[in-house]
Amino acid sequence: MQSGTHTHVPSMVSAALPDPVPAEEYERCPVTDVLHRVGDKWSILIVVLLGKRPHRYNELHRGIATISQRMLTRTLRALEADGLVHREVFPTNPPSVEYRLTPLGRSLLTPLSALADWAVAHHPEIEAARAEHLPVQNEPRQ
Amino acid sequence: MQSGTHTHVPSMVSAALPDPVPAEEYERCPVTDVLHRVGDKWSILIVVLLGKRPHRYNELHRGIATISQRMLTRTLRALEADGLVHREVFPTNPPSVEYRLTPLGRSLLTPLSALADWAVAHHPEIEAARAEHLPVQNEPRQ
DNA sequence: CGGTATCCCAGTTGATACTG
DNA sequence: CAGTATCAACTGGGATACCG
Repeated sequence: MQSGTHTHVPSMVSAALPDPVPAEEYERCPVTDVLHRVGDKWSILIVVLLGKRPHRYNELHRGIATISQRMLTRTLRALEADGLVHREVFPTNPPSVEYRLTPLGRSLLTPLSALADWAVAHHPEIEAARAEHLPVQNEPRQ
Repeated sequence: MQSGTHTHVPSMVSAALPDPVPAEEYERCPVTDVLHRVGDKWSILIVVLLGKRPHRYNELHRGIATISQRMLTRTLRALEADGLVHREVFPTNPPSVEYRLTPLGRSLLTPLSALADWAVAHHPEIEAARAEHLPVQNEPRQ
C-alpha cells in the first residue's frame, strides 16, 4: 500500500530548511508554521468535517461531541484568520451561521490526506515501537 | 498552479473520521495522534535535519540554535519511542552518540514533504489572510 | 442560535546549574 | 561530549456562567 511512484528524498522539506538552522529561519519557517496551526487539538478534525460539506456552528458542536464552545469558536476564528475557512452569517430568525472551507482550505485537504494515509498505514508500527520503549522509560541511559 | 490530477475529496481523511465524531473515536484517531506528535515545537525540524544525514547530539544542538538541551533530548527520546529515530552510542572517548532516521522515519518524509510543499506554496496566501483579519481582531462579531 | 467573559488547571517549554 | 535535575514561566484547553 505504498506509493512506489516516488521513493526519492522529498523536495522542499530540505530546501526550506538550510542545514544550520538559525533562530530567524526557524521563526518564519512555513512548514513549522503550518504544522503548529494544523497540529493543535481540533483544527484537522474541523477541516476534515468541513471538507465533507459546510456546517453550521451547532452542527459542528454536536458533530464533535467533546469540544467546548470556547475552543470551537477559537479554532474556527483561527482557521478563518488564516483564510482556510469562510464564515457566512444568514440574517434569519433565529440567526444561522455557516462555515465552509475556502479554496485554500480545500487545497489543504490533499497534502493532509497524504499524511492521514501515512498515519493510518503506520500507526500499528508506532504503537508497537511505543510498547517496546515503555519498559525502559525511567532508566538512566548509558 | 494546482495539481488537477485529482480534485476529488481525499481518501482516508474522511474515511478515518465518521461524520458525528464520538469521544472515543477522537481519542484513538491515528491522524490526530500523529499530528500531535509531529506538530510540536521541534519534531519536524529534527526529522528534516536527520532526513539529510545522521547527526550527533551536539551537531543537532548547534544546528538548531534556539533549542535548549532539555527540549532536544526530550524530543529525540519521543521520536525514538515512536520508532522514527534510532539512537546509537559509540564507545569512543569522549563518547559520541549518533541519531538517524529509521525506515519508518524516512517513510514519514514523503507525506511530510507534501505538506511542506503546500506550506511553502501557500504561505503567502495565509500571511495575506492574516493581515486582513488583524484589524478586526478585537471587534465583537455581529 | 451562536456566541462572550472569567477563572483555573495541567501540560509544555525555557533558563540555569550540574555530571559521568 | 552528551546528557540530567530543578525550578519558573507560559500557554492551551476545559468548566461554568452569561448575552444579543
